[in-house]
Amino acid sequence: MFEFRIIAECPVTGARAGELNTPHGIIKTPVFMPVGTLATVKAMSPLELEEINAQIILGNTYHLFLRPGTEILSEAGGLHEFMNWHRPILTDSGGFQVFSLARLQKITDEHVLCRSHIDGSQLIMSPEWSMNMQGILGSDIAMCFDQCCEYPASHEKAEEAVNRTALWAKRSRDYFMAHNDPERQALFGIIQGSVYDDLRKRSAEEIIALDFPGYAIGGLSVGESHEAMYHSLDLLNGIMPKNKPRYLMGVGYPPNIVEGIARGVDMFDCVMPTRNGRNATVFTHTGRLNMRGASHAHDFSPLDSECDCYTCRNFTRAYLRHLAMTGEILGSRLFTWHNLRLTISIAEEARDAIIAGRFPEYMKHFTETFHDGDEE
RNA sequence: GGUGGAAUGGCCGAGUGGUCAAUGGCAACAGACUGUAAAUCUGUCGACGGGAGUCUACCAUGGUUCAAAUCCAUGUUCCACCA
Repeated sequence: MFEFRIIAECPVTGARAGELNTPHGIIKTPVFMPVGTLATVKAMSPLELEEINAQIILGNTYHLFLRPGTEILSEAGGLHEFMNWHRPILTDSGGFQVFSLARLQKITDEHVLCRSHIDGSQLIMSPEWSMNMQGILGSDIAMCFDQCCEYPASHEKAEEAVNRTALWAKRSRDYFMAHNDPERQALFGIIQGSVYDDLRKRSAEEIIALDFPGYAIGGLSVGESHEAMYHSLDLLNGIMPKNKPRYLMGVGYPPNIVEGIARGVDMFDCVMPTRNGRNATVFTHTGRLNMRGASHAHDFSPLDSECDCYTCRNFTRAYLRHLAMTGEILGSRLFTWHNLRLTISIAEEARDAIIAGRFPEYMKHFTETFHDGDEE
């Protein structure tokens, strides 16, 4: 279980196409993974997710711990059964909430003392807590409990996060090996280090030394420039083991995905397609569009003529803008549907190009046609 | 026909002598969103000007006052109740 096979590699960039085995099926990489924090990819049913070829989705340990909680999830027989999604699931450890809910907590090496963002009640997050919860969730891929550091952060702060992440990675692994089932669940390590080369390198070495079946790059896409992100990816591309899957956490802006793939990344996840979709911003092959814009009022063309999604096959921009302006639920659904399909299809296109030996051409074409900022 | 009440910026609606180009909300326009405290948040929103500022504005006309969206008179329209 969990063997990762590289099928093709781009000789120019180092981009890879692979297959990752999991108990719920094979994942073809590069892959984009929709985020389903609370046991639902917001606005999408499992049927629809299958329709857009979502191979694997995310769930979140912290949020699911609060609601519905361990009791109901274990009664349900795990997250797959609970939400009726039978393809692979990756669960985030709650480490990101150490970053995003930082105001509500006190962090020590021992644990994170946290106040629930829902009712203010106290809870303790730790590597052991996270592994236990992820065991109950029964995800195919579990993540180490890490500390994601804010940006910008001083070298000192970033180093603290690197040290703690290494300490917690070891504790995550030890607890996981003793209590979880490595045949049914893989535990991935997470590399931190902010934008500091020495810290990235050290973090990578420390995490890789613990020998995980896959490695994630955390602490990026938190506000740093694209150049800084790409620089860190270049550095890590030379350090991370080639025979293990690599997961760039939190990245979903289309150009970032393509650039990430070119730097040897296999897996991506991001709330951007779903959140921006609900907020009426869509991505196309040529850029980004705010669908509330008056310029679409009389436009009876599809969102993206190259897209094969349900939204693009059936609805005009004029109608979609109308849904956005009236705040109709269908608008949120159709925009999410499109954004997810588009993001997933970019990973698919890149994979096809790698296998066909024309990834550099694909990337060149993508970069030339996708305009940063708004479309055209 | 009588009595009482009301008329404010695209809409709703505060304001009842100067600090009012006028609170709020909606609509509109624009922007943000990267391991989800987000179907959320931010900005603009009378005209002209880069700005200081100038002009036109709170139903209409006239008046009181240094000063009126605010007070008075008349008119117009609308609402409620009574006949």
